[in-house]
Amino acid sequence: MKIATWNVNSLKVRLPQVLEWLAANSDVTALCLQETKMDDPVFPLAEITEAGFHVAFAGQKTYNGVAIIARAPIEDVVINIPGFEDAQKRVITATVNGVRLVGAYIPNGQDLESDKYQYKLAWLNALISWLKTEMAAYPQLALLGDYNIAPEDRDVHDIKKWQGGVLVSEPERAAFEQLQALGLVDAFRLFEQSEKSFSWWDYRGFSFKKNAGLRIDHILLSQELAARCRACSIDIEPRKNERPSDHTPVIATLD
DNA sequence: ATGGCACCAAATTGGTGA
Repeated sequence: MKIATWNVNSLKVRLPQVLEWLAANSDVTALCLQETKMDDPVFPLAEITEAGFHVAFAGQKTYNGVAIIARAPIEDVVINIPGFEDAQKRVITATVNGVRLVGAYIPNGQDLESDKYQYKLAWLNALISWLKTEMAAYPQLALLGDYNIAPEDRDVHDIKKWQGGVLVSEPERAAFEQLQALGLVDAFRLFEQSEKSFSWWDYRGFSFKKNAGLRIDHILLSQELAARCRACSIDIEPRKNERPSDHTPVIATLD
């Protein structure tokens, strides 16, 4: 099976591209979406189910919002991080084909002096402690989503430009390392990849054309899933669309 | 140093993202 993640930056705008992508990638069993930016009552449930998919979602208007679209039944859905009070809809967890999928939209943080940065670090702490118990209950677990963290300098097109800022700061990278310390493995780095592989490019300044991007969308796999993982790739094709999302899908292939 | 682009809600601009 293949599992995937994609920050679509408004599902209202991107739904046709999502359905088109799923049709073109018919071997993707489950796709986690971030930044749907839609309240639940206006979520395009009918369009997605009529296209033959199962779907679970937790939305809000304007900001955030997450969903899972799957070709197999979606079971045991959990919204947000249990035990962590959060007005923002950033996590949806469910089991598909026996795999526990945690779809996450980790906060951006804005800048190091912002309250949003403190929220990001507290949020990551809550995620890490909850995942400890979730992984014990579900050994086959994947954490997929927009992490808003570039884990290493090679994940940044121009580290000098980003140095000292949000997405690359030491506390954020330390949180990423704590996720790895739980036993989670960066699926992308299990395999040889071309240099300057990124998952996000700024809309401004022809960033995509110049490949001035960041790798901030990730699939982390538990040990049991890492053992089943045969490939992991970033699909830059949708970034070439008219009105693209600024993020592109990341896909992991499991036995 | 700043804005640049896109999206959204509300409004003819500002907040947020990364």
